[in-house]
Amino acid sequence: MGSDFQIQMNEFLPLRDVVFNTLRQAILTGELKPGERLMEIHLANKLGVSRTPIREAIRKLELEGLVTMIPRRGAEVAQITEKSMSDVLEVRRAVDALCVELACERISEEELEALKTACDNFEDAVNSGDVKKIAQADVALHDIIVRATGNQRLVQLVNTLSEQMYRYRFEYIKDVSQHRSLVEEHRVIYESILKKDKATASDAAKLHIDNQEKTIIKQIRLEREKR
Amino acid sequence: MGSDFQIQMNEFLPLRDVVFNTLRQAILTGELKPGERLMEIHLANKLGVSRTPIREAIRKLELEGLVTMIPRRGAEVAQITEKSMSDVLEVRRAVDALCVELACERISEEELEALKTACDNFEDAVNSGDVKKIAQADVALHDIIVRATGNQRLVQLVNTLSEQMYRYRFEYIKDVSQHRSLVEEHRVIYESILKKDKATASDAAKLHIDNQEKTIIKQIRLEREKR
DNA sequence: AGTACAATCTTTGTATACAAAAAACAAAAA
DNA sequence: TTTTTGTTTTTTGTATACAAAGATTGTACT
Repeated sequence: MGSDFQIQMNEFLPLRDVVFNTLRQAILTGELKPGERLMEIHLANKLGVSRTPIREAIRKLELEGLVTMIPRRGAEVAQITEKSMSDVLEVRRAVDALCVELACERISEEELEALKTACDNFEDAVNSGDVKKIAQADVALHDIIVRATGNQRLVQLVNTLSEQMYRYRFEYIKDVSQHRSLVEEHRVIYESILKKDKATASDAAKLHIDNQEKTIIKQIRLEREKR
Repeated sequence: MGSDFQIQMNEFLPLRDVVFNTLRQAILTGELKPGERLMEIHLANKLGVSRTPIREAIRKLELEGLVTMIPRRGAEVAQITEKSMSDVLEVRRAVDALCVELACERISEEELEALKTACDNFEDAVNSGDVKKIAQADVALHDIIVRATGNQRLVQLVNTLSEQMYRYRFEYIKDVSQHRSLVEEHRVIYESILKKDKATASDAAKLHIDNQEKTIIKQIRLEREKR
């Protein structure tokens, strides 16, 4: 056993991008833990490539905030603190509100249809109780909204911010007591986008983030206690 | 003559970071023009380093959206289109609104004092008519607000977004007819932060961006006509 | 036993080497 | 003249080499 993230060679990408994706995935899933050092030769051997693509991947992870550089010491996986997470969530609250507002203006008929389906799928997933399935349905739903804004920069920004929360995505889903309100919140968002009611949509989106924040911060405090 | 961005060796940073800063500056000031190819050996010779730090710098510029990678062809300076710019401005409108709202909640007495001074300085700069001085005073003022949010992630985001607008920062200042309203807008923002009046502050910030947007989009259309 | 110091081993930062893909160019055929 | 094809050149993608900074370990000395 032991942590065994492997490179998937099926891609036809430069190695640096393959490495970048592999390392990012490993960090997001927690396979590489915060504070863990990213040693180039070690990673190069593990992934069967030279140091060059490893380094270039690390440069990108650095800019993305997923790793921290320590001068003359190299890279390590960035620490997640309560402060850094609430900073992220604070930004996301505003950005998600913007997303639904723009969606009100610009969503197409097809996208509205897809959003309705995504809402139903989410409800089904919740009823099934399968955490993984719920998380997936949740992502799909939000993805439709973000893309409906037609703003590429916004799509990218939401992705980057989501990334930081990725490790905690199951926590707020595991809490079964919240399930009904999650379904309800999604419903409200869908309905208000349908009615082009920006104010309600925006409030619902913010509430949605607030609820996630509570769970995530609780989780971080729990993790800290353990140490 | 010819474009001569030189590396500044005074720094005590890894070469990749020096190169990164140098290239970014060159792109932002327009010394490297959109569409221009970034050839590694060429840049390496010009800056007197090897290809390695150049490549690592390019990886970061790539993630920042300042350069575009073309497979097996290398990097080129990202094109600025009307769409990409209005995408940026759309996000900035929301983000700047968030900044002033958070500033209302969290600004310290010292920062409020500094903000007042920055407002006065801006007015002085406008009266002097010196475009460079005005731009500087403008940046200083907004910097105080953003930092007053105490949100590191937000500071970084605003910087990245500002970067995209950097090339046009003079345009909306050159338009003398707007000067009085710029001073007035800053005044309103200051007053409303002082009174913790989020709604007014937020509206003023949005208006501020709207005005910039008009000028910038006009400028982009002008540039396109020329071609 | 504990501390200081030297030798060694790691690991990064930077440069260079080499192969393969793409572009540019030239020559030959239609 | 135009098109096609083969060759050369350029440029990227990846690997490796080497030096310098840091960490570690072991040993001598107090």
